[in-house]
Amino acid sequence: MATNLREELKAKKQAYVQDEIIAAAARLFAERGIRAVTIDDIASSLGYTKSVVYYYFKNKNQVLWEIFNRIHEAWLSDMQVIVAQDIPPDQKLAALIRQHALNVMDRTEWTAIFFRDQSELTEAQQATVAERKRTFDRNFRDTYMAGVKAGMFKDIPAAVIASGIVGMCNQTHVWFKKGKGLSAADIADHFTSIILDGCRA
Amino acid sequence: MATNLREELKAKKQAYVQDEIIAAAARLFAERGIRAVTIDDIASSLGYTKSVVYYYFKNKNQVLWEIFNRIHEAWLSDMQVIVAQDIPPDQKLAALIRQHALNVMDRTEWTAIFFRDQSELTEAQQATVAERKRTFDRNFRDTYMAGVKAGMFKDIPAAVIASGIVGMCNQTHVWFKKGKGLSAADIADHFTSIILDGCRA
DNA sequence: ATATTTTTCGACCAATGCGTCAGTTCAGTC
DNA sequence: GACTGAACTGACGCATTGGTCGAAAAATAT
Repeated sequence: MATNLREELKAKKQAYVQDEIIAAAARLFAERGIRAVTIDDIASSLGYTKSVVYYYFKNKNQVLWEIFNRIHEAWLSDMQVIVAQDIPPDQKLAALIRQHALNVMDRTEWTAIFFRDQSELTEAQQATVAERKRTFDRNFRDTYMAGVKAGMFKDIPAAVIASGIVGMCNQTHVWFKKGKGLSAADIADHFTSIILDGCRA
Repeated sequence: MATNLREELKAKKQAYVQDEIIAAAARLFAERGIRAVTIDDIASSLGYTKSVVYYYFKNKNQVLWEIFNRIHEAWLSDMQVIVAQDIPPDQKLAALIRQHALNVMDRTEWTAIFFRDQSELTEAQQATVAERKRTFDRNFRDTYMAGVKAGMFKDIPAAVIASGIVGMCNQTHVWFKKGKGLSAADIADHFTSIILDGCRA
């Protein structure tokens, strides 16, 4: 069908422009916070006018929400792969730390937005975020608790460990600069080693 | 002098109302971010009108800046006390971690504002913040490096350690709730023990 | 009681920025 | 070469909000 093909092409093109807009928005949001960024700012940083953004997105909130969805998708899917592996708890925890640290440092803007602009989401959206966050934390906690049971880790409340580790990784978004100082991989390795040695029974 | 006394009384009263306004503002800023809070919001949360806030502060920025100054003053002065002590590096590092974790958890709003609204400050103010931050980090780094020299700690880049530790503590502002779960003191102790064990050579 | 100083009020202005809409341009199609 | 639908424009309405200002009210002094 010719119409079908056209539809497809249209969708692809639209997806491309949407990606472009989201990337530009993320850059600006991360730097200044969503409230300080106008739709005009986003548009003109791409050489467009405001109306173009409104052609591709319903409103500002939808742009932000799309960013959140992409963050979660990336983080959680990476995590699932590791959780599904059949390896001992200490190796699993190490992999989780490393992966999360790398994820944050790979896209520091996302993390900045995640923490800074969460309160700009609707109630319903915030509830979804909270739910996903719980899933995320639970995987860390469960892995740690498995390690405690196996006698590998100190018997410390898993919630504290999980929050501490995740917090350490998340805050890298504030100070890590690509190409400056240590590489993301090195930092991730150091973090992993400190935490694991610190947790061993 | 009668006039002198009156001045003094006036100053005290004004300082009191200023504190009140700053506390209210901090609560709201932390929750929603400065841009999402109007001067009216701050005033009416205290039963005042907007003009009262403008009577005590020049503008919105001055309210924010005052909050930043109080954060810094509290954090840095606590830190100075510890740094000045003549104790071995591992004990000093432990004290630094514990103190900072406690400070953050004691006033989670402040930390939220510190990270969220820094970009709302003027260039000059941001430069001042950056300078204070450097001082803060340097104390962590120096303490760690002293520990490495003394053969107590692993020879890992001190910048990574410092950033990791501070990050871990700072992020508590996101999840720690007074009176819920573990106490701030317990969490601080756990953090200290994990990091110190993780760092020992 | 009156004068003076401090504090508070409420109306107002100007700027900003979200979101809308009627139209224009342009590529592909019949 | 007329038609169609997608992509884009520019101007506008409208609500919000930072900040100002003159006056009222409250407190204090004389």
